[in-house]
Amino acid sequence: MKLTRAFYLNTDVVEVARSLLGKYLYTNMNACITAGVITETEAYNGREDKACHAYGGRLTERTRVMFQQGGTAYVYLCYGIHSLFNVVTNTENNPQAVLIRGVYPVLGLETILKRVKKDRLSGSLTDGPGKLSKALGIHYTHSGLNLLGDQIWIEDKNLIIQDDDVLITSRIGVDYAEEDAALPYRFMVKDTKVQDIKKALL
DNA sequence: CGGCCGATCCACT
DNA sequence: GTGGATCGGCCGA
Repeated sequence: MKLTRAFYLNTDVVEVARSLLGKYLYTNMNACITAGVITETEAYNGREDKACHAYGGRLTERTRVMFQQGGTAYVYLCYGIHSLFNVVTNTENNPQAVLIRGVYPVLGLETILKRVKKDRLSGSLTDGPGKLSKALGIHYTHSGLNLLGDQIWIEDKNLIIQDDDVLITSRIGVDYAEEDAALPYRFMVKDTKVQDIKKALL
């Protein structure tokens, strides 16, 4: 079932980042449906977090969507090339978001392969934030989309990820964030568990 | 308005 | 394991 507004309105973005592991991220672009199991996330804790684009309440044309209520897509361009997909959380005016850093592809493989210009499935098609956006057809022009709509959404398919199968580390590429760079806000499904998921899908 | 740089990825060596 | 690609956002002037 599709995640509800209540899920996204959670005021603890770190908790949301953890619970998004194992959820299914779907996109429907021009009647091509693709999906992947979320395997890696990072929490960005709003005004208080020096690594967050909305640190100190910074409100610009780009960060504006992070101030909307939870359940909105925040997608922005990184390094001039990559669209990075985030899930906005918390209530309006509390600019928190979860960056989706990795998924395991489960639906629409033909479409995914075409998008990434590969001819066969390898384990590394969707294991980075820029790559998964490309594979699922997410573009920075999709920023502001409602995740309760029918273009990008997330479903709970009762796939449980135990704490034993989760690796928690500091976030990637946020060295500039001083003391906040060390916060344990990155959540990864261990590779052994990803292999289990893969087997279960065969 | 100009310049710097980033929540990255890939082709090379 | 390393450097180049590539461009919008942001900040300072």
